[in-house]
Amino acid sequence: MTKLEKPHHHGDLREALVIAGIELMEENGVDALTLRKCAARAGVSHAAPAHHFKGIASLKIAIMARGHSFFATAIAKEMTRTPPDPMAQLQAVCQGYLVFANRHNPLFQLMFNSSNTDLSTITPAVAAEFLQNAHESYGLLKQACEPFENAPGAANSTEITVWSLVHGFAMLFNKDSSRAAPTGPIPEFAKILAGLELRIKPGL
Amino acid sequence: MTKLEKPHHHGDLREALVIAGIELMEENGVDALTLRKCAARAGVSHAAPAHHFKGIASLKIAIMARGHSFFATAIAKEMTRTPPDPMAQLQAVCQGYLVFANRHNPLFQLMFNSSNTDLSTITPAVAAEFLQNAHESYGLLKQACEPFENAPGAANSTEITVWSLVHGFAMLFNKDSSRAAPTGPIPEFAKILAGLELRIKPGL
DNA sequence: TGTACATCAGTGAACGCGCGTTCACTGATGTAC
DNA sequence: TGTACATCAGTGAACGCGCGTTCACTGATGTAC
Repeated sequence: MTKLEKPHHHGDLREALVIAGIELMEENGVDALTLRKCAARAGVSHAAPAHHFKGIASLKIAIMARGHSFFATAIAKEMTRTPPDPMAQLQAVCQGYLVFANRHNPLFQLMFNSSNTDLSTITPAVAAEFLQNAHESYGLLKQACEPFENAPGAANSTEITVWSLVHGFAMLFNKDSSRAAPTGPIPEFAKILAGLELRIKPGL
Repeated sequence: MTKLEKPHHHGDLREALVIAGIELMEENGVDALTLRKCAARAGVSHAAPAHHFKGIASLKIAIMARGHSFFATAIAKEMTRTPPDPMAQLQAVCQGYLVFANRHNPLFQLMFNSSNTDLSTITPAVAAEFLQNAHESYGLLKQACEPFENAPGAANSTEITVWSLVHGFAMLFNKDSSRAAPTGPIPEFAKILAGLELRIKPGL
């Protein structure tokens, strides 16, 4: 059988559907993600996905899981090419965060749109994969916040602050977004983060 | 004509459609917003809206404009019942921001979903109303940031920082959201904001 | 004050579209013997 | 090694659904005279 002949079995349709869904979104926005389009892009009839996903919601969660995997990779990549200084590492995490949100904006929107996170109708394995991958990307941010002091009387506050700050910045000032600041130029995120004047924990 | 008889003319269908759309979303999520459902809720045939809106996109923008009006009101309300101390005022703005995002979550999501902000197919008057109202709510936040110093070499940084912070916090930790922090308790936003240690501009 | 008429703002039927899902089917694969 | 058979993973047709939009229409309103 040559490559030109189309086999009855796809090989790894599940994987192909996830990738197709991501590509579809990146080309035409979040709303372009439908079962039928994913199937078409994977070169398969639109009834085929039913053998791999319980329904469109299930495919969405699988895509979100994959997204978080990419997300963690993007963040880790910035960290590894940055010296192990705490502030530099934290800047690197945020840089990875913003680069991902910018390059994969529709996927990013999907991942953080809570209305998609309806675990009830999902295969437990798919739900577990999603939660694990989301935990992985968050873990990198948490780890980078570890060396810094929290605000008085506020456990976790550095994580919460940095996550909120970088997430809000990504949502509001993403280059691709049509929502620009209604005022003046937007300072680079590095200056914004430096403005927090985070302090290293004593003894580190 | 008694109130029980249905008049041929609605009275103010445009207004009724905007309100119907907001109510629909608040009850059933952003995806529940359709022309046909809005018309039905306003007690009118589904062809009637065409006399008031160019299309569904136009209605969406009108709803977003109305949302920003409510948003500004919610923020202003918190400000007026708070003493004129700069930090207290800034906390009040954020309080209003978070209360609105929590109480009107689907509307809030719609308002800040940039993929809806496609001004090209919209009646100029509707687009202008949206921009003006969005500017109004942003103006309150900007005003409350005015007394504080910016980070060195970063004009606007206080606005950008506070807006990103409160917006990200609203997106990530909104009570109604199923996206809870994957770690520990979430400190109150007031503590997070206080942790920024913003400084009043000298001479104020 | 009354009448003719233009305009406005509804109705209801119909259109085509893309969607998710179901179903009987069939070709390909893998396994037992 | 060969054969029978169960299981897997596709196909293609069909289903009903809700959607936005269009259209001829009609009742209500407002205005000119």
